[in-house]
Amino acid sequence: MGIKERQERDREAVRRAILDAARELFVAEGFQNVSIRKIAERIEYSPAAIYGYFPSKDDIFFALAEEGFRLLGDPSKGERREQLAVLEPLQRIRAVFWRLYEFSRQQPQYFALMFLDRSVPRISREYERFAFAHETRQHIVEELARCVNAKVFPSTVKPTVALRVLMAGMIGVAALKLSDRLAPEEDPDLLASDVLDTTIAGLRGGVALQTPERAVTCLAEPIADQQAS
Amino acid sequence: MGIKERQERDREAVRRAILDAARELFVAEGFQNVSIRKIAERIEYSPAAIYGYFPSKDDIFFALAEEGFRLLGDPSKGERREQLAVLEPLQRIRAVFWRLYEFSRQQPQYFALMFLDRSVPRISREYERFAFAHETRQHIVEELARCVNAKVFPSTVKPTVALRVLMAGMIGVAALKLSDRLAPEEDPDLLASDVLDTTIAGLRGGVALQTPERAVTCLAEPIADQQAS
DNA sequence: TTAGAGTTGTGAACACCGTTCACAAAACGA
DNA sequence: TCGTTTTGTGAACGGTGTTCACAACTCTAA
Repeated sequence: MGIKERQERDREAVRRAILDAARELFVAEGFQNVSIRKIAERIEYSPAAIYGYFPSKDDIFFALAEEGFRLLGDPSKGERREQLAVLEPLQRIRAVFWRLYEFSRQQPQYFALMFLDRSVPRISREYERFAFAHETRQHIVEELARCVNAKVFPSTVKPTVALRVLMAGMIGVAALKLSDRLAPEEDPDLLASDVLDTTIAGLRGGVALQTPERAVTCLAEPIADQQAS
Repeated sequence: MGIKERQERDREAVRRAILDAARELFVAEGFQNVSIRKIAERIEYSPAAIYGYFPSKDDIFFALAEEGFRLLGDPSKGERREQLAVLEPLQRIRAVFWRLYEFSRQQPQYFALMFLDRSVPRISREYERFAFAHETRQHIVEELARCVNAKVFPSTVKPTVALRVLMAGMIGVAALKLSDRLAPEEDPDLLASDVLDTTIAGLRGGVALQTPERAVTCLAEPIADQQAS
């Protein structure tokens, strides 16, 4: 009896239609400007019908965020892996984070949903549920560990912290660009490139990351003594 | 005839009452959750009355953003200037940007409104109108130029670009924190401190910033050769 | 003092929004 | 064919930003 199966297939099809419609509106207009009613109109259902498939609007965008992490994580996986494989460890790091920035330009709505937006509480509340993101994250951490092993980064650099430091830079540039806080003459690509190179150079320079006794106050003790020549 | 004056004073008083009510609700609940009707209720006016003082809700928050820049720019100006004056140039830079991060913790709603939020279009559209921000910005750029002159930063570091690079880092950390994208065990203070130190070390290391022929592609040429030892 | 002009506040409405719920209709199992 | 289950709907609820005709009050000038 394939009836149950067909029913389930139908259900899944409608679910996907909702997500497709949501995504199209979403990449074109952004989360804020997508309403349940617009999605419903696009798929020719009543607004109430959508609540038979998703418990709330947030959950639709939670699903889209998951899609976003997948999009960011495996862009034609195979060939990219090959491209990366031929590079030096340091250049691989650069390529990985440069891609993060490129993603913010090519898929700004996805990027904002995944890393910036605060209006979809479910995404922050259940952030650890993005299995795919964790996988990608782990992969990058290993890449960074490889840099430490190859003595490209000093041993004081903790891979997990380096990940965050690099992410902060790229997310910062993306935030400046996406919220239109850059002047017309400021090129976000150049800025991203500078942030990336500066941060990588800083990591190589051997700042000790998150040693417990670090002071973080405004008037902290002198820094970067290791570079004082 | 003080009548016109008194009228204008009255008008200004109502205007300020609106802003005060808006600010209180805003710092407590965030921009998204403040409605014209709530503001109106708080000042015991009808919702429509507010439109006699502000052309739209956006404009109210535009005014609050201006307030935010003032808040960030002159926090008990005098004593702070003195505190700063006794520090080395480099530590002054650190203090300035550390304060930017501290501001994001103490006034998260203001910070988001000023640097992250994309739902108040007027703020991005007329960003250059924030005279106060420009002033502060100019002040920091000069501070950075002083670092270059004192040879704390190499001469390849353009102050205006260094400003953006440092800002990107701090805004990135703030974005990660404010949008709850950090795991519970990740300390945002430590991260901010690391980003700051790493970026400063990177700047000192002498990455050339925005030389026109810089390649910014994913598979760019080797970087940081100047540090290869 | 009184008539007109100008300013200021209001109530009701418009067109949206996310969400809920009683109900109808269709599809299924017996 | 009858009862059950699934699926979709229309209408409504309480909310949003915003507009507008109208009332009420204040000031100016005769």
